[in-house]
Amino acid sequence: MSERGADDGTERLRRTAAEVFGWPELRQGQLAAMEQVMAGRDTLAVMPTGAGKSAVYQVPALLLDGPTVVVSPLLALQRDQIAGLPGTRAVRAVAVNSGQTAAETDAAWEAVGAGDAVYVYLSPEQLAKDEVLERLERSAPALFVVDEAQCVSAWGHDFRPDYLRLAQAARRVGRPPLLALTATAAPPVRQEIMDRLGMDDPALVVAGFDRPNIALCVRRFQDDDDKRRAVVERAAGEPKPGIVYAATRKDSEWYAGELAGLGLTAAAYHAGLRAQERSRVHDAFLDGTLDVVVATSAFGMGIDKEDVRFVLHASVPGSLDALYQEVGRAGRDGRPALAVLHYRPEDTGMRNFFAARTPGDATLGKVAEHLDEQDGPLPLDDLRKETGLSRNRLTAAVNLLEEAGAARTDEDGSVRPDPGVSADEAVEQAGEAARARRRLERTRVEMVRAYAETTGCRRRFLLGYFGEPYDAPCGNCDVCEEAAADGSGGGDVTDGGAPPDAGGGSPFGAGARVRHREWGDGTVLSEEGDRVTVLFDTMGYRTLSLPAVSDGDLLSVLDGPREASS
DNA sequence: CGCCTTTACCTTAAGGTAAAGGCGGTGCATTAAT
Repeated sequence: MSERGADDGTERLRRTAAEVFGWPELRQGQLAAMEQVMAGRDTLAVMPTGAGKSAVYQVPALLLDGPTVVVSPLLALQRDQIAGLPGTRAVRAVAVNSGQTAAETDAAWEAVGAGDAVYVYLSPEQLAKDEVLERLERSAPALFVVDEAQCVSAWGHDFRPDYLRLAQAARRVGRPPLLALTATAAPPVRQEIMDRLGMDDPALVVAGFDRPNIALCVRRFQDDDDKRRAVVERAAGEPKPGIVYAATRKDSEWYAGELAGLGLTAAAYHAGLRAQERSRVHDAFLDGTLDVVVATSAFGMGIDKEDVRFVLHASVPGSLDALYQEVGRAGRDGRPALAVLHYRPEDTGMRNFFAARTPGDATLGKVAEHLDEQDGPLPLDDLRKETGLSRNRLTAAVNLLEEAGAARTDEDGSVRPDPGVSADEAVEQAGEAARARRRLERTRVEMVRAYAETTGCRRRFLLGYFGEPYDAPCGNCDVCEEAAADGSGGGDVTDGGAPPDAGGGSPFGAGARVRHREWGDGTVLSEEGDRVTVLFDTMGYRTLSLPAVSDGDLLSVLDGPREASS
């Protein structure tokens, strides 16, 4: 494209944003991502919420020839997105899901068929249905958007396995250019999103991760009662409103009860509540009539509230991606906010338990044998009837078999076994893929532990994890503040502990590609003191002692930071 | 893996202790019975 043409494109995007949406200006990251989309390139945009992520598809969709398919994980999110669009006929948006009447769905398909719909909102489960794919294919979509794309990695492996079949869905509707959007994703998660969606030479647009106004803090506990008391006191003492994240439904009720007992307006929020109660709590929090919501991880996606003053974690989340996603709900107005992780080593046990939930060999065996007997392509629905497995479990098993190369999905959606692989071999290979997944999940939990136990600057550690080298002490985390307090007291700089700004001087800087004699190749995430944390391609995260690896010549540097988008 | 509840067992018979078992988070879609 000539420079002239690029400028014209930019101008059209700007004009559409201003005239249709009323946005006087577009931010740098927004515009960069939109230009990639307009050029027809697959794109992953990692942008904090509030940076106008949705605009990245909303504006180009109006300039493209054909409807834009938007995959969105929650029906409530689909409703919010549609309600947030300008209500003019030229910007018609429809949804297809189980939460609306048959008449509404008919009207939606009619609009799509007539070429009147600019946006079509769907869940990944809808895109698993032949009928839906056929209708979309006939409408010749111009763009395929995956919103909240971290769900591919976070949910695709067990909870909502249709997330791992979106590459297939995109192909079956004519494989328009792909756009994936997420607020929080570390480099390996970005890579997984691009791989699993089947992106081709994707452009990567990453906006800054740092949220300097959020103070980061970790408190460590031996005793469960001490921890509970500390969480309650903190939630009661800090400026409101705030969110407390608890690990279980029961805990969320317990904390909400304690806070209410202290005279605060507090409510629990989790998936076990009736829909009516959930939306009451949701609305009350947005209205500002609730001081504190105590929630499980069910609360948050789509919560756009500027003045949240604190996010407390009453227990460890399953990954730093999840932690930072939840922390990021604080202080969106830019004013001071607080994030405290209440850490007990025992709490990681439950996270490791959750990490183990992939299909077992028995399930894999059942599916592999039915495929083997059939000796030909088999529609997923038939396979489900024959094996008697639930839809999700079957889909997860098929995903694993495909990942292991023992099966593949045809253009019409039926599953075909690899004739060169026996059922036993298929189970063995898919089982190994599942075990590798579990190992990776466990190392993700270990990274939360490493964050909690780091002796260096918390922000430096977190941003390093997200691929953003950060040099100075941040001055806004508990470690930096403690170091500053020690300094003003006249203490010497000690070599024993790792100072927050340690590092440099060694070849193992963040982003370096390294090779370990036993664990293979990996990427350095962070370095502090004499410890270096590496994400190994096949082994997950590991923290190593530098003297030990140097003595044994265990770790060597391959080259500098690798291309994130390759 | 760790926590909570239930059960079994002991014995200056009502209550403590230990062993055993179950449970823990995210949502879509669909269906059967009112």
